[in-house]
Amino acid sequence: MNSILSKVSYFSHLPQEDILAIQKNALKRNFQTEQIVVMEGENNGGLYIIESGWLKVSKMSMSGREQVLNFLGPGDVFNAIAVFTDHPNQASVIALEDSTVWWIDQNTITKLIQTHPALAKQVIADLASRILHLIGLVEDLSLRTIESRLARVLLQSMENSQVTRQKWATQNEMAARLGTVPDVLNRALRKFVDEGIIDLKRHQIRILDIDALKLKID
Amino acid sequence: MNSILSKVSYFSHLPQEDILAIQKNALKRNFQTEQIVVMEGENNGGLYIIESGWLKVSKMSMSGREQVLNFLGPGDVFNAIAVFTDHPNQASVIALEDSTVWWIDQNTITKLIQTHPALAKQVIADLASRILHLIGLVEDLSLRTIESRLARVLLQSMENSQVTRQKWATQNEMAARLGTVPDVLNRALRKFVDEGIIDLKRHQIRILDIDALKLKID
DNA sequence: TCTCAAATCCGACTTATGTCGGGGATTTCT
DNA sequence: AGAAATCCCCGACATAAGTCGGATTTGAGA
Repeated sequence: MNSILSKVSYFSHLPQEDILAIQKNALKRNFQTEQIVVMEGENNGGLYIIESGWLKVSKMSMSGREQVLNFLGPGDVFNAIAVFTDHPNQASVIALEDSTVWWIDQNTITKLIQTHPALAKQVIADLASRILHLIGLVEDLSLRTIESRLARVLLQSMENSQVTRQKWATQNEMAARLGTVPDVLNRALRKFVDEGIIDLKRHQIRILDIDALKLKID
Repeated sequence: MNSILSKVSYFSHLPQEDILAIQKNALKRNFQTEQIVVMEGENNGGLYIIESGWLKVSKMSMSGREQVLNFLGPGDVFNAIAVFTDHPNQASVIALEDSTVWWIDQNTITKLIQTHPALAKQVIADLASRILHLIGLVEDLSLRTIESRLARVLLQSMENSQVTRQKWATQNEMAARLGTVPDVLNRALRKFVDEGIIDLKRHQIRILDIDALKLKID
């Protein structure tokens, strides 16, 4: 069997024998929609690799507000922080739809890194890009209005003037990603519609006026 | 000369000969207060190590608002993102006081990492802890009130009920760190004073009621 | 020691964002 | 097909945070 493991960028540079070795220690698990894969505050070492499905990384406030740090899809790797530091998980990972995930023992990973510089390089690149993403999030939350954040997300996820939404990408989830509440996001979407910037359908958003949208970013 | 390089955690596990090799390629530079060391959007590869002084990593909005991502002191390393990704700098680094900084060529660094697993491990740990910090920042900005953020910072930077402020740690800088404006921070500080939680002096804050402060976190 | 610029403080006001109650529309499940 | 659960929409209101003008204090430099 030619595993998913050989396809994800994390392991793409490893020799075949190592991949097979990993595979022995790897565990395959299935998660249903809404199921919690990793719980904030707990300390489950080991690295997770997504074979199929979508998950979210998020934090909850005492008052029940949610902030999504990241959406994860096939090929993505998570729980790296717990593996490479002593700290417990700083966020929860929750399945947005039925997903299958591989789990690799912490020891296996750390040993491999010691002996395979290419893998180490890969890990470093992955962490760096995660930092990039988080800095963008901080910038959004601190320095931009909701409208501006929304405009950014729309422009980023657009493919020739269309933003097709995944089944799970409800306004609830989108709001949590932008750092606000559903009502406010809805208001912003509606405003864009009124201004003739977008056309809003249930599972699709068409961008009618890209330039106007770009201006919203500031 | 026994360089600063051998003392910073980044290089502490390298053999003496490598450290000497680095040192040959390293450049020492001085920066004055307010001087820009790294400019957001530019692309200057290479790793910086602080020998003395304090710097801030921050982003500016179009409207002139500032968000500090991090304060850096002696022994700290920065510009790692520019080194390990193709992206230009995502934030500026500015000297808060006269500082001296070492600069190491990008090639030198990347080669060393390939050949020294211990260094790679160090880099990974450093990036991971940076992620930890950024997640905390996101949590603050998205899910906490200003009072709550202030309480957190006070409790963190406290040493037996005293928070001694660096010369550069004005309310302006603190506000930029908390993701707000000076006026609002001042209001929050004043409120804590009125409530008898802290005692506010020019260069020192004494915490009078730790428990009350902890309650402010939520 | 005196002066000046920076830092802090303060009250009044504005605004973005959050909250709430509830009504309709769409999807999912039976 | 019908019922139930989401999801979406909307206006009225509440509030945290930001803005502004300006007074006061402090520390650094002449």
